[in-house]
Amino acid sequence: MISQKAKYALRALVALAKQPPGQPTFIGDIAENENIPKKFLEQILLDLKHQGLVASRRGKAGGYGLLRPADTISFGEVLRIIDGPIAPLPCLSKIAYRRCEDCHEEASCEVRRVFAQVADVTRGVLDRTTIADAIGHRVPPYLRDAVA
Amino acid sequence: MISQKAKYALRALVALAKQPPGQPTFIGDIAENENIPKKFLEQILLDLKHQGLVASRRGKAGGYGLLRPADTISFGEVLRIIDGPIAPLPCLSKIAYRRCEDCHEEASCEVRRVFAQVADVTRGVLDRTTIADAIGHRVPPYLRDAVA
DNA sequence: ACTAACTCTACAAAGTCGATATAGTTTTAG
DNA sequence: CTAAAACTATATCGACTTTGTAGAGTTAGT
Repeated sequence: MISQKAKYALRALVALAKQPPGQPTFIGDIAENENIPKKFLEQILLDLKHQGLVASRRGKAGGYGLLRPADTISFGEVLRIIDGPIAPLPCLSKIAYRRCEDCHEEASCEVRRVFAQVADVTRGVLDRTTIADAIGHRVPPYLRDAVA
Repeated sequence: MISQKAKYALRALVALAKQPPGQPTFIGDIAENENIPKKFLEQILLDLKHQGLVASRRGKAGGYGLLRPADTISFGEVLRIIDGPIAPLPCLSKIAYRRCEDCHEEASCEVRRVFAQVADVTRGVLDRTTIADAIGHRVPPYLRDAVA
């Protein structure tokens, strides 16, 4: 399960991507339209800003907008910012590898071998699907038969 | 990330599957060999027993053994018993569906559409890979090119 | 009967999650 | 120039989950 926070972040990014670029969007508007607690969304957008995904303008006519094109922001990137590693085991994480303390030998760990496959296919979807893909109903080519 | 408990459960099942069938194995032996806290493992094996995956004999010469052949116990089944739903969103779970309270309309939810694909590929691995697959170094046919 | 093993239930320490609170800072309308 | 609207930042909180521990009971072999 992904966290509520990550779901909010993705919905907010989708909302921003649907907006005409140039003019910033109020946090309050996104919060209302998407049913997200405003103060909570403020934290989330701030995180995304610190990571360079969105930009903001302060003051009365302020607001948020995407800093990068929607087709360069993958679901995986957002999830890693908000929820941390995607890998199902610490010893399979690329961004935060940690040895499993209790496991004898990584190379021969049966459980690890199976979850390495899970990690592969999961990343295959999350790192190759962008906010733009999510909006356009287009299915990325590499997934076409999975859906059909 | 899967829980430590689920990892323990899978390692215990792998250990049981490696044992010659017929004679039960002590919890204490598994706990020691696999570096699992004994009392914690007792709870886990009890869960698995209640769900019909393993059987036990009490008394001095007691112990645990697989109740079903190792090639009929999938990783997905074990994960659902220990960690609950595999789906990345409550509205995508087969065993514990729950509507996302804050989402407008399920059918048009962009986030849901993407994670439905994640759920598909994840289940594809977890529900088709068994304890026996994990032990035998055999790669299941449907995954052969993913690994190569 | 003694002992080694499984069976239950309860509890606890620590961490996480989802959110709220509070106190700023910046910009612009008027 | 000042008040309001909007973003920034940090602290805190309650509920829940996770990862175990504890302890009392049950069963069965010798």
